[in-house]
Amino acid sequence: MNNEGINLKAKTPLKFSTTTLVDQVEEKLLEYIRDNRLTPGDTLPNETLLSENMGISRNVIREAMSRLRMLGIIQSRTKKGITVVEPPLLTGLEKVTNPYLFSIRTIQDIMEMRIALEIGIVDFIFNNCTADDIDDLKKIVEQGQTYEDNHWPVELEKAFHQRIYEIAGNPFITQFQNIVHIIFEFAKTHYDSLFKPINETLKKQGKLVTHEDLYLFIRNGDRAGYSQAIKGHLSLYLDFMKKAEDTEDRTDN
Amino acid sequence: MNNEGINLKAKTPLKFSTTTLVDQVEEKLLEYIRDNRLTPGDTLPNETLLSENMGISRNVIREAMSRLRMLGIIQSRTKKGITVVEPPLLTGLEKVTNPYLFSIRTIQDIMEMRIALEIGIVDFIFNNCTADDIDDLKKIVEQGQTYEDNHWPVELEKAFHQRIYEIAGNPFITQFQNIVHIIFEFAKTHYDSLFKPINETLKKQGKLVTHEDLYLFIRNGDRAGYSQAIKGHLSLYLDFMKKAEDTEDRTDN
DNA sequence: AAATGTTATTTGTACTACAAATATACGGAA
DNA sequence: TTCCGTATATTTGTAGTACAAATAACATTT
Repeated sequence: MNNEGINLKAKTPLKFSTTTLVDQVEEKLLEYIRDNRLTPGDTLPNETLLSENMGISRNVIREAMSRLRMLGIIQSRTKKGITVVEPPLLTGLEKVTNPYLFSIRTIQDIMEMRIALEIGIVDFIFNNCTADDIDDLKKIVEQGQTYEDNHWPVELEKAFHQRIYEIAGNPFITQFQNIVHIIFEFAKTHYDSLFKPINETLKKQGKLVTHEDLYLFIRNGDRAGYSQAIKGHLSLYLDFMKKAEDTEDRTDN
Repeated sequence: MNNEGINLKAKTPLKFSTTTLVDQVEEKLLEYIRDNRLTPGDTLPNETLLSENMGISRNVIREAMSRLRMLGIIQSRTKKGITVVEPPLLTGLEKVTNPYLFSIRTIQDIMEMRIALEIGIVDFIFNNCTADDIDDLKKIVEQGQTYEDNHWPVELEKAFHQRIYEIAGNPFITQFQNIVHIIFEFAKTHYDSLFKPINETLKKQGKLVTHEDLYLFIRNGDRAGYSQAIKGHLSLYLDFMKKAEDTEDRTDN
């Protein structure tokens, strides 16, 4: 794989440019990797060479490299140089996921996406589910029987759903849900006053779907029943999202 | 918001550390933002101050900052310093999404996740769908009628599904699907020999679900029908994924 | 008071220097 | 010869200095 073709900063003084030199180098590097169809194991020119070729300070090259390194696209090793590797998909998502940085609208959209995934994996769950899976779910449900209705401690609730993602068997979905889980915790603790009445209403209407209900549907192989139930189980959040739109307070301290 | 509390590199010489100093500073900064519950608009200490406080070269601080800047967590402005902003969710995903970097297994998992989302938004679609949406879909389907069966040009196929995501109304799902679309294109062009026979088989069995079929289910408000159909429509990919497991050639050049 | 000019601060880029790691080459011993 | 240890050279990681450009805050003038 040749190391030429990266040529930036010819004569243009790029003042008043909205993007910095680092941004441009980063883009060039990504472009280089894509256009040359580099695959894991291939190497990039070393920093000093790039610096000379592009006529750009090594500092700037390093900043751009540092970004790709953070995303897991490249790895650097002394004397060996820089090699391309297979990056994890969701590193960036993990780093930016911080409820305090998000608007309520964003939080709603994230919750909605999680719900879509939870509904979308129903078939995977029933196709892959084993007796061991059911056993594990049963144990979790039994642990939760001391708590009434939907008021499980967050850790137990997380364990239950996480176990279900495992059954579905898609690592990215599992990881995604784990990452955004903190958003749900945040919403519940910060908008408790909105959740409580919704929960009460659902309970009165007999629409409250407990984790045990979900478990039973899985155990009984009732795909349609589970599908309906999971929607009901998560409708709590859907209702919350509608209500949250009215109360746009950010609960700063 | 106070600017203290970031204290790194006390006396520990951190040699033989697997993580670099930049990694640690990045982590410290994210930690600082989280722990102090900074919200968009809040400011971070400027680079020189951080450099002095932490006893770390400004270069290193800048590299870490550069990473957060890339993710959209912070913005820097001359003289004003560094301010926290609401980051986009999927910047990282977008940057790492490059089919040539992914193993077949990863590609499979991504495709599966896309399919899960496509199935999971069925309810959203039917809840939100308007007459205009149906009109637009109709136009796309009409454009596609010159092509037989599933052999739409990628752009048209993309437009159709993208329009459906728009109906569902979740910006992150739309964005996610757009980002990973390139993976599907890649799979189709690189594993055409696998797709063709699957398509033929489906056609013979009369199980081939065309985009027009999908459109009609939406137009007729047939939620269950659409749900079934979209699964059939995407089963092409599910079958592909099973087959791809056997042929682990990476088609390098 | 408004407009204009000045100053000081902060980021962006460039450059140098050196420590640490390590792949490679080299050399000696079995 | 082959194997093992050592030396060398290369490359990344970190530190530090310098300066240009932008701009917020302040000062001055009209």
